[in-house]
Amino acid sequence: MATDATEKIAVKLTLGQYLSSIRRDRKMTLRQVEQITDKEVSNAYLSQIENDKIKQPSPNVLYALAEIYKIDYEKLMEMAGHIAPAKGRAEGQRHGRLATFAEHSLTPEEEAELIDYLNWMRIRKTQS
Amino acid sequence: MATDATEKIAVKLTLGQYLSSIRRDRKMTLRQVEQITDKEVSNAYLSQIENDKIKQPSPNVLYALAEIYKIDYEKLMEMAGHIAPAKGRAEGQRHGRLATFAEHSLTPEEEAELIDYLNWMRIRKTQS
DNA sequence: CCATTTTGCTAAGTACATCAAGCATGCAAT
DNA sequence: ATTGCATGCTTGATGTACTTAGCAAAATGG
Repeated sequence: MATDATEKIAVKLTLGQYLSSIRRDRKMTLRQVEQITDKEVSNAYLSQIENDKIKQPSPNVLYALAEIYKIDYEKLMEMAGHIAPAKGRAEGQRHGRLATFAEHSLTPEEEAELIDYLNWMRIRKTQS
Repeated sequence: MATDATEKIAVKLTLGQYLSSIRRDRKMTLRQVEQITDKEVSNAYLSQIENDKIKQPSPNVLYALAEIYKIDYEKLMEMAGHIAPAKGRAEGQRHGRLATFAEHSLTPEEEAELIDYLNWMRIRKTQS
């Protein structure tokens, strides 16, 4: 088990709840955060975020918060709904054949033609 | 040397210029992108992005574009000013366009179909 | 040549993140 | 009590991401 870092709470918190609990844990005030981030996150704004009045705080803001709280930026991005799958793509691994193909034995013309064909394939799909 | 993928152009492009050049390189139209992304990026909006009318497209949009163009999401995030420091990136290797294509997101069906097409292309050639 | 479609683009509107200012409560110290 | 300040919060204004509808020029084709 153990979903992720900072678990212990099983039910999923909203971004605001999470940020709020963390700030209290760090024993900081809204205005302290404002100061430390050099106004990048105003106290008023942070309040709204913590009360879930804001749905998607910008990456910049999230980054600032992640830095001063020392928590994972990517996780915040995910919680905020900014997908940001980051590099996690390393797992799937499914395709190899064409990749190695393309890497080694394709003439430029062949590559161009294949790319065109790929585009056409995808358009065709969304049109049916 | 060689700053990154798709180099050859040394002067730094704006996000819009970069996205525009890449789209033309992939030989897609604004509306094709709109279709492929299933309206997640409308043609009108993409036009504004490419002409730098929009300063900071959202991560979601950037992600969608990175996926269909097969370019680095983190790089777009950086260009858009969404810091996204991406820290210890163990990345590096760069090869042909199709290779990066294939590496990233091809469904198994797409891959199979592409390989078929490749074979057909080559057969056709040796028969002329 | 004219008609249709395609392409890139723009104009106007909506939604929402963000800021500046201020309000209300609590808590100290005088 | 009352002054002072720190805290969390709300409100009103503003900028800007994003949408929908549409246009003019180019391409396509009959």
